[in-house]
Amino acid sequence: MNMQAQTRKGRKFDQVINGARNIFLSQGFEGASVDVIARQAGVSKATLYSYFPDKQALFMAVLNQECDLQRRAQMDIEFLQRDVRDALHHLAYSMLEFLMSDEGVSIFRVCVAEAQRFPELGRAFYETGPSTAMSHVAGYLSTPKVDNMLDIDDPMKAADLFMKLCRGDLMLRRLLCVSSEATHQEVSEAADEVVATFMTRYRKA
Amino acid sequence: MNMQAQTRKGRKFDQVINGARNIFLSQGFEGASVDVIARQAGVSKATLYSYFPDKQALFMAVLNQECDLQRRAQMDIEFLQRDVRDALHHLAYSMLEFLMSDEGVSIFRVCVAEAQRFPELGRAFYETGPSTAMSHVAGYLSTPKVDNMLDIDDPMKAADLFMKLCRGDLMLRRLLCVSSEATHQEVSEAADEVVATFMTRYRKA
DNA sequence: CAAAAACTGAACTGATCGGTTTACAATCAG
DNA sequence: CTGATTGTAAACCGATCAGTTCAGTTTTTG
Repeated sequence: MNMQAQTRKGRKFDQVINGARNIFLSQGFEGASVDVIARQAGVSKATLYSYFPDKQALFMAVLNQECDLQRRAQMDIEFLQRDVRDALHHLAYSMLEFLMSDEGVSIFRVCVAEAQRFPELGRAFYETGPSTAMSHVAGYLSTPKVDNMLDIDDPMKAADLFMKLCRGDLMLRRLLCVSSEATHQEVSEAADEVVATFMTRYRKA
Repeated sequence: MNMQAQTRKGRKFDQVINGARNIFLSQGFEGASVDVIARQAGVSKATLYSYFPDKQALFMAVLNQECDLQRRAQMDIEFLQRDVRDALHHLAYSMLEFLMSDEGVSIFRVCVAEAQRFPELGRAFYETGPSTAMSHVAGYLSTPKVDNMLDIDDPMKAADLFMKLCRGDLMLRRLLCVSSEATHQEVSEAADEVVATFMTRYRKA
């Protein structure tokens, strides 16, 4: 019957979502006005309201999409065939790169800020983001290849440690706007530190 | 000349600050209306505006006070005379207790949310909170008593690790409203984990 | 007690908010 | 071409916003 599945209703749908994304992620929910969103989207307010019943629905749509996007941005398995140290470094690096990016910081900021007002949002973000990432890491840490190299009794706990090591002072300063985007070198050095600490903790006795 | 130093200008000053604190910390800046703040403070709007020129000034006053309060809530030195393991546990426990408390979570949430709109705020929070805490920890880690027990080359880096270990999955879930306040036992167990991991990482060779 | 200072409640301003309506133009499908 | 769909711009709605004003009450002060 319907072969499209692309254009939900009209041609301007993506414009609306993208405009809303820009404004919501930089201004938060209360700080973003629908008029500004419509202008940013290059769309009339009436069109916007033909897609979404109200501001809340638009907000949730934007952030659901963003959460899904985050889920898709998980690690590529190919890299995990490498040497364990290399694989862990790659893992830490890509994780740090996302956490420190403008987009990563913005999503996190908004989700934390609005978690009280939108309880489903906090949960959705946690599950599509940190939680699944942790599961993936735990999965890798259960691999025989890793088991030959390290002495990991509880993979989930180990994965939690790995994630903790990634969320350091660097990220805190970024969240609080104390420093701006980090250089490749800083990120790489931070990833080095993560791997060093992690492998020291779980080295074979 | 003036012997009070208590009443800055009028008797209702503290009421205003406390009311504003409640509303701002739970609703954020944009989400809080001045009328609601005045009602919560049990004060007329005119009185409120006799203390502060505008909403922004009130917001900054509240959060500056909160940052100072945070600074004062640092560790008591007495405990650090104990056994190293005990001292570290106490450190981790009190840090976790604050990070996981309703107040700690609220302050952090608001500061992260509004760091873009109020750049000074993010910096002030970072410096009175995480930064000074990290310095204190680093100071303790430079102690001869610790040096006898552990092999710490870079105290700041070690302190950063210690803090990272405290900000784990538990805190993330709290920030995102995935779980509510943690029990004493959970916090204590988390502190155990922090100390174990830290001491493993920096044990004498 | 009396004058000054602090506070109140409520009305008010002008702007902006989220959301709707209307009258009309562009686009698209058959 | 035709008629339906999709979009537009702007006016409009009632509510709420931050902030002011004012006439009158309470509290402090001396």
